[in-house]
Amino acid sequence: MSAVPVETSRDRRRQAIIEVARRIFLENGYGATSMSSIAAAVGGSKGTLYAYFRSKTELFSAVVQDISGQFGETEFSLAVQGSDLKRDLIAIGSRLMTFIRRPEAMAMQRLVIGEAERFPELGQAFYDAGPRRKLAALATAFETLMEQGRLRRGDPTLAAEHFFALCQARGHHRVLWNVGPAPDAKHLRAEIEISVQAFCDAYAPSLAPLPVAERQGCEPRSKPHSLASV
Amino acid sequence: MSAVPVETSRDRRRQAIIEVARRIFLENGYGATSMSSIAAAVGGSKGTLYAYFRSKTELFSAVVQDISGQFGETEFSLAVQGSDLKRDLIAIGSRLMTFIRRPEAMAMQRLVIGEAERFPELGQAFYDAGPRRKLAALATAFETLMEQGRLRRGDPTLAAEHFFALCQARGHHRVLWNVGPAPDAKHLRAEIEISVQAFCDAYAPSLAPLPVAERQGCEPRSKPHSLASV
DNA sequence: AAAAAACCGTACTGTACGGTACGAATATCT
DNA sequence: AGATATTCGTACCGTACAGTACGGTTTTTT
Repeated sequence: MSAVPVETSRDRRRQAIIEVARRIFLENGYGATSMSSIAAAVGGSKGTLYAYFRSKTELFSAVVQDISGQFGETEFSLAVQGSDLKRDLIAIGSRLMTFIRRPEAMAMQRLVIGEAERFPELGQAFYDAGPRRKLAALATAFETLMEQGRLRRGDPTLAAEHFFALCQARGHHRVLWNVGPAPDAKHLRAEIEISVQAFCDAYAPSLAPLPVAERQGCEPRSKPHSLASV
Repeated sequence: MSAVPVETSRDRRRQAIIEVARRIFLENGYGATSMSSIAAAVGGSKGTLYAYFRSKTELFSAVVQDISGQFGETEFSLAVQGSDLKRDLIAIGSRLMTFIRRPEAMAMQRLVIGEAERFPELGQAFYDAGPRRKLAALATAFETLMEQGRLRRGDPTLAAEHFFALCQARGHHRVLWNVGPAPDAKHLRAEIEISVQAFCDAYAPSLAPLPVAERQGCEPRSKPHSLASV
């Protein structure tokens, strides 16, 4: 644990390379991106590039890690504060969708999904840093609501997944498959309002508790994401 | 409209090539698949390959079209026949999930999503042939149920999308991102049972009708998928 | 059987890639 | 200023790729 996070010039340069590389990887995909083009865009030489990253896969890995970190660190409230549950959920859903539907975020998802079979660690790292964290935060909020009797009892994590799924139901696959334009703010809002209504009805506290299914392994709960090598 | 679908030997060979190419594309992705390897796997020469397909992109397009066709043509009942709605929905959900979670189907989704930005027509064609059709069939069934007062009134297509989303909620993203193993049959079943329960509660006929949001353009209803060129 | 078409194997072209080598230029540190 | 580390530009290596060319061979048609 170093006390002061020294920001050497090397670190800055490394970060600059990552940011340029990110743009190009996101635009062109992994296979269609050449190290030469990255070096040219970064304004340096290829030799320098290889002084910072030993290979193309290592640079790619660094880029995905970097974005994953941003995904995880981008905080927005997932807490339910007010007395109007529906209203709060609409706000949460809007923030979530606005966040993950940004063009850059979509490009990232396409990139990681497309390479998930060849770079399994990256899919894992991205999921851990992004979706898993958000789901966990949401689940915590839902757990409290369940205990307060404001939400139907059941598996809080599954409730979070259901909430997320309902919010994405209409638009996400279209966007993922690049079918038609992304919904504008107005449609997104209407979409979420109906989804939240459906969610609130499905999880009305007056209903009998939902069964809690045993969860299949693969939850490294307290392991953020090491990803030492790729 | 030719009266008889003559199956020439050329057609058969073309189909054989497509089937081999499909396997290799699905295994390796678009960029990492070479025409030479396809020719070798097909047992022919590269010249022959180019006698059937003018370019790599054209072959890729043919492959995606072919699979899309299979996705669309693979029929399984999405109708609700019995008096036990929940039971029928569980059966439908199971069939749907089993179908789209096959390793080949998952590889296909990853492939199309990964290339969706560079081959927009393919994303569209796949969506039209696969998900859109299933959703439309399900929506038809739901519309009837709504009219019969067995399901809450609202937009039937949105209801189908919600149903689909709830069924996928837990496992799909994990599978798409290649995080952990795919759920086995037992877990899948339990997952779907809870999802269907939530859906039935969200769409209980006793609830007030859901608002019907105006749908954003991009529904070429009566246009199957031409995809003349890529 | 003769003619036509399709196919095969192989070699080739041009290009692009990941990665390396190296001397010159530049910046950084003491 | 002098020593040191870093960066630059460029050329290069080996490889692999999409796509073409072509002569010999098999299959199909007439």
